[in-house]
Amino acid sequence: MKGRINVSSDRRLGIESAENRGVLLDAAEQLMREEGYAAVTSRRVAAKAGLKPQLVHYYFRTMDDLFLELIRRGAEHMRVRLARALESSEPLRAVWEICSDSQITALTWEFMALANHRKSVRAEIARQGEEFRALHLQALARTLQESGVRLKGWPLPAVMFLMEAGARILVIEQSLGMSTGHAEMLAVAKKYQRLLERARKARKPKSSPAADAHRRRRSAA
Amino acid sequence: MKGRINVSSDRRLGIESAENRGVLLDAAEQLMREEGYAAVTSRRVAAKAGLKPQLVHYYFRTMDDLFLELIRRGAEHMRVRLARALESSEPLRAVWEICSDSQITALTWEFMALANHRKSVRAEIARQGEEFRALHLQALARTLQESGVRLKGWPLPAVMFLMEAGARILVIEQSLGMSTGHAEMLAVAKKYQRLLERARKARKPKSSPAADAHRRRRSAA
DNA sequence: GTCTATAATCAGATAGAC
DNA sequence: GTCTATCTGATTATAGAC
Repeated sequence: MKGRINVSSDRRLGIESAENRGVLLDAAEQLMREEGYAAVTSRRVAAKAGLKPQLVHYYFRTMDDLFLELIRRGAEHMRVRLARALESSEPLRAVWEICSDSQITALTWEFMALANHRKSVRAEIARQGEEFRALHLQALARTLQESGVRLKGWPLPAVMFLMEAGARILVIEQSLGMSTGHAEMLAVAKKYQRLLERARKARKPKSSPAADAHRRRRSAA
Repeated sequence: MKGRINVSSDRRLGIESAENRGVLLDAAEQLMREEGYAAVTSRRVAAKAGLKPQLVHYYFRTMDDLFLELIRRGAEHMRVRLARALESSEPLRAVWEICSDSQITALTWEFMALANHRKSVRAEIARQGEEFRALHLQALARTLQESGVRLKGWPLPAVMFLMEAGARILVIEQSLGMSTGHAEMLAVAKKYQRLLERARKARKPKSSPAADAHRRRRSAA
C-alpha cells in the first residue's frame, strides 16, 4: 500500500520455529483486534512485541504474508474450537457461542474488511469461511436428525446462515453501541436451540456425542 | 493516526457550498467503496478529485471530519431511499432491496470497520444505524398489520433483525466469493416477503400506501 | 475566500553487518 | 541464522501566500 514495491527478492527469511516469529504474530493479532487492520504496520507490531520493525520483514517479508499467516493460525484455532463444539451435548448452543465470541468476531470482522481490498486475503478468508460453514451445516443436520424434529419450509442451509449471520451482526452491533432488536433476536435463537436440543435429548436420553466418543475410546483401549 | 496531532486550531475552512468540497466528498466515497477506508488518504482523495492534497485539510480540517461528513451525506441518501420504499406497494421487498444493494453495503461495511477504532465514527454510525432500524421496524409492523397475518413465536424486531443481517451478510459474502447457504437463504427471504405482501394485497386490493398518499395530495388541493 | 509551500512524522522494504 | 542501518516515498497537518 505504501513504501516500496515487493519484487520477489531472494532475501533470506527467519525459520518458522523462531520464538520471535510467534511473538510478532501475537502482537499483530492483538493490534488488529484492538485497533483494526490499519494499525497493523511493521513499526507498531514490532513496538508491541518489543522488537525492531525490520524484524517483521525478516520473518514475513511483506505485510501481506504476515496477514495470511495470521489467518491460517486463526483458522486452525477455529477448527479446534468447532470440533470441540460438535462433540458437545448441545452442539447448536456451542456453535452459537463460537459465532458470538466477541474476540473471534472482532478479528473475523477486520479480516473481512481487509479482504475487501487485498486479493490474497480475500481468497484465504473465503476458503476458511466456507470450510467453517460446511462443518456448521454438518452439526446442524446431525442434531436435527437426532432430534426427530422436522422444520418444514426451512431449508437447513438457510437456518444455519441466519443463525451465523444473526450471531455475528449481533456482536458487531453490540460493540458499536447499538441495541434495537437484539433482545428479541437472542430470544428467538435461544428458543430454536432449546427446541432442537431438548427433542434430541428426549430421544437419546443416556447418550451424547461426547459420551459416545468417550465410550469408543474406552472400548478401543 | 499518523502525522501531527490536531490541537483545535483556529485555521479557516472553505465554505460548505464550494464546488470542490463536493468533488472531494465524491472522490472519498468512491475510493472508500473501491479500496476500503485505509485508501482514503488526503493524497489519494485529492488525486482522484484532480486537486491538491492540502485542499482536503482546507475543506475538512482533519480526515475524521471528512469521514463524518461522508456518513451524514450517506445517511441522508438512505433516508430518502427508505422513505420511497415505505411508500411502495411492496415495502418489505423494497427494504430488502436496499439492504441488499451492494454499493450501499460496501460503504456501510467499511464505515462499520472504521467505527471499530474511531470513536467519532462509531457514535455517528450507531446513531444512523438505529434510526434506520426504527424506520424498518415501522414498515414491517404496518405491513403485517395490513396483511392480517400473525407470526406467532416470531417477535417483529427479531424478524427485522434477521432479514437485515441476512441481506447484509449475503451481499458481503458474495463479494468475497462465498456461496454456501446463499440460495436457500434467499429463497426463505423471498417466501417470507411474498407471504406477507400477498396477504396484504388480498385485504387491500385497490389501495396501496403510494395510491393513498396520492389521493390525499389530490383531495388537499 | 482559496490555495500552496513546507514541516514533522510514519510507512514498507532491502542490503549488508554481526 | 539473526538482526540493524538506511533508503525512498507516503501521510497528516499547519502557516502563510495569493
